[in-house]
Amino acid sequence: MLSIDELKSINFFEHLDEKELKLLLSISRKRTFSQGEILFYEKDKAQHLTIVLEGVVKIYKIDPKNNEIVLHRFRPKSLVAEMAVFEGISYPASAAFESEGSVLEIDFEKFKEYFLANTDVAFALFKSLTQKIKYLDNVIALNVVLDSTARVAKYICENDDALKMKNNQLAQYLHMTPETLSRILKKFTKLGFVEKADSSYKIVNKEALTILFE
Amino acid sequence: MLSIDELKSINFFEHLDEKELKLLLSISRKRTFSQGEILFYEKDKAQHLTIVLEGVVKIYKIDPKNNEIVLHRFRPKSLVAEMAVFEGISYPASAAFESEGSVLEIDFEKFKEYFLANTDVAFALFKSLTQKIKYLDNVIALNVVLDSTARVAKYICENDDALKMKNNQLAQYLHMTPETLSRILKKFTKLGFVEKADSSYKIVNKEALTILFE
DNA sequence: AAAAAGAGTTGACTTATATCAATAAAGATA
DNA sequence: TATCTTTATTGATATAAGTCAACTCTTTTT
Repeated sequence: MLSIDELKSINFFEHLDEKELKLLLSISRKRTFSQGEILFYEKDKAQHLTIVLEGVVKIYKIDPKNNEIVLHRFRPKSLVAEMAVFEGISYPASAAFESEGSVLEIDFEKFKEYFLANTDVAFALFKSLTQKIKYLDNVIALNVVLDSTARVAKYICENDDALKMKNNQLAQYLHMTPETLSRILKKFTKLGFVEKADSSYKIVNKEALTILFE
Repeated sequence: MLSIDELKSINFFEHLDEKELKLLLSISRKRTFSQGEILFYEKDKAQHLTIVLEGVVKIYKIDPKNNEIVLHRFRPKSLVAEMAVFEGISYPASAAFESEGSVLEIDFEKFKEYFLANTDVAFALFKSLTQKIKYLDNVIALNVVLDSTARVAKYICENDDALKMKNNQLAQYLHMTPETLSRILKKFTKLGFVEKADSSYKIVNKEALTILFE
């Protein structure tokens, strides 16, 4: 089911030798999920180091109005919620598969004992942690610091695929209603910052948009 | 100016021996700041590993309306913005001293070379990084997910000193105006969740408050 | 091509929070 | 204690974004 080659393809473990990979294999297991299935719930106790192998995992919270707020989307092969495992606390948000997929679950206590002293592994974990901080900083910059207009401007400038998404979905990514997004894009069109070409928008004045969020 | 004992008192380095501490000393320097002085600006290139030795450092962003949004307050002896240094990027926010204080600046390239392979140091850094993630998660939970009322409820339940602060300052911590905070506390008083005793509030029904944010 | 379904847009209205201005209370200073 | 200064509260109003409902445009299905 889970092969050594599969482990090796995970960048955290690329420098491990055969013996180490075998040891790792013995403390790991693979779990598959279908679309929509829950990987873990907020408040569950974090037990395993979890790495997405296939599919997309979303991390989300539910606000008091029952809106789902997606904080992060993880693609293969990233570590999910390692903070909770390291800190020995419960998950601060829930996680669900947005597509079919699978994860690798590693027994954390044993991992710590056998692998954390390995410089390469430690380095890869540093990288993963710092990137997560970078990502969270960005979430804060986007959602706490900016208003809706600036949020749209920033997101469409920094994410090429943003305007290719369904309006609906983009609105959800940006934590606003489709109506609000539609109105903002209309405003940008009037200002000549974007243009509507065959049913999807294109940026025509990136400089102007940039001014809105900087 | 900067002594070995001072280095040793920093938990990241408590396991280092004399020789290592001397080496560390040679790649470090101490800088002192007066109240209000800037440690770094958003967009500055991150060059040194920075540890607060004395005083309080606030990390903040400026929103489009020129409000200062404080994301974090660091007390001795914590690492500041290590993410930017590790990632080799510019600081995602600005930092200023809220009191008099000092920091230790460590040449990161040399630190990486000499110390990062040290298991104890690496472990302490893990700890620092995961705690930062925990903190940022909390900022998001507080500011993105919750509305003002829930935010006040959560903050006063989880921070004993919250109601001892000046209303003004608490409002700033919670990213809302003093007026809004005042109105929310008045509402809580009416509901019997808090009580005003000689010019400061006290929680009388923590369970009720908890329900508001969970 | 017509019909149906889904997605996007628009207008009217509501709500949460900010803003501004006036007052009240608390704390500091003389 | 009286006066000054700062901080907190209150009311009125403004603003940004959400909600709801109608409508229009796409896309898909038949």
